[in-house]
Amino acid sequence: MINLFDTAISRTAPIGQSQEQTIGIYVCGSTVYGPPHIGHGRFALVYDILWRYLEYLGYQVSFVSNVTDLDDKIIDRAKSEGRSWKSVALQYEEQWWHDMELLNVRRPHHTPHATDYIDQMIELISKLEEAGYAYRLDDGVYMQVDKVPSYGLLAHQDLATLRSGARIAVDAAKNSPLDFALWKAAKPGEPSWDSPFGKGRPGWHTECVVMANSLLGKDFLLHGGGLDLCFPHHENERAQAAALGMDFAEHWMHNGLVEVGGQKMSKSLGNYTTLEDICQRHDPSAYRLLVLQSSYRSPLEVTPELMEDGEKALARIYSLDRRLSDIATSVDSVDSDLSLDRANIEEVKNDFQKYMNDDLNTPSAMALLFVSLRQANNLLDANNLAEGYNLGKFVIDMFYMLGIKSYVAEVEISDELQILLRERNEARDNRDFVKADVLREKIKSLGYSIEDSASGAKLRAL
RNA sequence: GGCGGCGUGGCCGAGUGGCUUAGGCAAGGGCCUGCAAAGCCCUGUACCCCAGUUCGAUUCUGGGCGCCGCCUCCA
Repeated sequence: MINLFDTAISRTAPIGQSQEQTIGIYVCGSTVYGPPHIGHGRFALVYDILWRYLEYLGYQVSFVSNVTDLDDKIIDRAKSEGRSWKSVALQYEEQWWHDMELLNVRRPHHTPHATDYIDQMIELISKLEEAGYAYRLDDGVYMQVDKVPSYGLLAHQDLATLRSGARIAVDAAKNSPLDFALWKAAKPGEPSWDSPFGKGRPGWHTECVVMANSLLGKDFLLHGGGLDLCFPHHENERAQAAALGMDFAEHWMHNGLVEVGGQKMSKSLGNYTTLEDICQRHDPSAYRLLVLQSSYRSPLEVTPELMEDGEKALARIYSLDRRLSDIATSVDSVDSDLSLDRANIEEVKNDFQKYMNDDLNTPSAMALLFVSLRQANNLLDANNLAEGYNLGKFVIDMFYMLGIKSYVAEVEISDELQILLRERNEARDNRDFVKADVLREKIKSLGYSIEDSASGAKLRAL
């Protein structure tokens, strides 16, 4: 059983008390209007990690994350680039999945598109109107939030306080500045659908309610998203569900934001780095490790220096992995031993789960894994193969379980490399180290480093 | 202005009323090696400021200072 911080009650609460129950998770996904940046990458990683861990614990998970393919920003971009909003959405959705693959973020079980749920959204808005929670203005249908008794649950503020702070930008006709658009009346040149409220398109807050309910049922376990969605987006989702008597999400989870120089990374501030960019410059797993080494609820700075730190730490993981593979393939005689001696792993395993279950304390879990990694190397150094192998295997398994990509170097040894390597070995046998070093440099210039060991020289891709 | 959060060693970042230490990266020393690489061992530098509670606070309480998020599209 895992404890997670619940934004609705401002403290941690257990989830998944019954193994029988499928854990339904809905995470507000991407609005596909531009290239995703590392802030988007963080939420994707956080929930990917949660999902992987829940499965590791043996839970049945149904993971849903939407694609908002209809939105003001998509339409704006399409206008300014003189093309259709659909082509904009399509292009950036493609980019989104491409970048997710780079990050080793698994595709959710369901990735509903807003445009596929227009009818159901219309239905929901009609119900809200019938129940007296919505009212019409010239430019659309609005949700009257003060009719929802629990409104403000996620904001943790009085309606009155909120109202005083809200900027009333455009619509003085609204009953309250907090009221939000359920349906936006059609404007010339914009996509629109027929509805009982006239031609138009649904507001942003409605899609998640409809898609979550269609795919996960009227109540589900966990709703997640970036901290900046907590209010008003999630509050407004809740309001619609609550108005119609649905339980909706039992638990609300929000991840901290990526910051740049202490400021939130966002498209509007222009201080963003795209995911593609960072994945090209660095091992994408380094970003995942960075996310794992910090608390998911805290702000996170992502600098090139930190990415490099992460890459160096990854090198130790990969190195142990290679070491274990060599043992597994070369030492047949201890094969039977390798499966023994698992008892001492249990304690590490328990500690690992203890940290992970404590509101996903991944930094402590990482610390434990790195300590164990060192111990495993130590044991192997002492030629304690079975114990070292088992501990090391556990460490590697956990890193990979959390989505750090497997990396067992499969060096494609070309004929040229083969010859160079053989010549160097001969030179070393002849104690002609000058020649050996020249050859090592040559091999290095081809992109491979050499690690000499008792079992011979090994090549490693740089 | 309202609400929420944060301030830890060179950098990032956990955690705890005292017990020997988080961890990653960097730095210094060592082992191994022909030299390297990889790995391992050892080392240092902390808990924003002030008051209070306490035998004892980095950890609890109050105040101050600084920073951030939300209240408006936003992962």
